[in-house]
Amino acid sequence: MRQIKHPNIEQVELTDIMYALADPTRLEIVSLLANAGRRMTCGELDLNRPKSSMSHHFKILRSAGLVETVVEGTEHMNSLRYEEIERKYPGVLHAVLKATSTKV
Amino acid sequence: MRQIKHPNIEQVELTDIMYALADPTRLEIVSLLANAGRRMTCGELDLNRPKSSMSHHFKILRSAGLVETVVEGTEHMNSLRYEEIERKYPGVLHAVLKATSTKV
DNA sequence: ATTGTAGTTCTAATATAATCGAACTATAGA
DNA sequence: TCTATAGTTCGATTATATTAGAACTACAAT
Repeated sequence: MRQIKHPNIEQVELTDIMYALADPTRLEIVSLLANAGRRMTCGELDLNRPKSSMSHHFKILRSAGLVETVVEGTEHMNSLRYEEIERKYPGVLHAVLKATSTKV
Repeated sequence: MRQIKHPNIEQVELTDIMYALADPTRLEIVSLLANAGRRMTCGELDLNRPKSSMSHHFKILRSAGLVETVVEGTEHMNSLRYEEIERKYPGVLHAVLKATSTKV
């Protein structure tokens, strides 16, 4: 069962997080994961885009250290690395998520 | 005395802020402005880059709503729109600035 | 073995961004 | 009026991102 490599939290740069969150699609993925409060498959998070596009965005979210993906059978379970990010960059993700849910 | 147009705070999008802060040069400018706690000219903020490059980054910071520039004589005085941004997106800029000053 | 499913990787097209020299604009001062 | 200064805009180059179809991989179930 091949697992996907993720950066460890020490390697996560703030600019990478900013970059990952600068895209509306990715911000929505992060927001959905946070609101769900549970692991979700890529399929569940369908945003009406081709699989390859979604996969691209997940790759960036993973490499930014925001999302962790665990392979289980044919499914890829995704979760936010919220606690880790909050420990390293306190308040950043929290404030961004609050700002996205308070969408005008 | 021509002044530069800025977006008003209602028009400022979170993704624009994220995008502007995703570039290390721009993040440094924002951080320097915050730490200075006063208005600074582009020249003062010299980061060893050509004027045209700096101007480009300032343009993006302005259009993201992060920086306000007031023309005074030949100088352009820049300041962070910290309070406005904090009011619209509480904690975001605060947390990002804290994270940049706590650079490991 | 074959089929289905979930998601990735490959590939190529298109779009957007960064960089910076050179020319330009606006103001100040001699 | 001439010169200096501060910063912008233009234009071209190069780099990086987005998008999405098609082929592929890994696993599960029949």
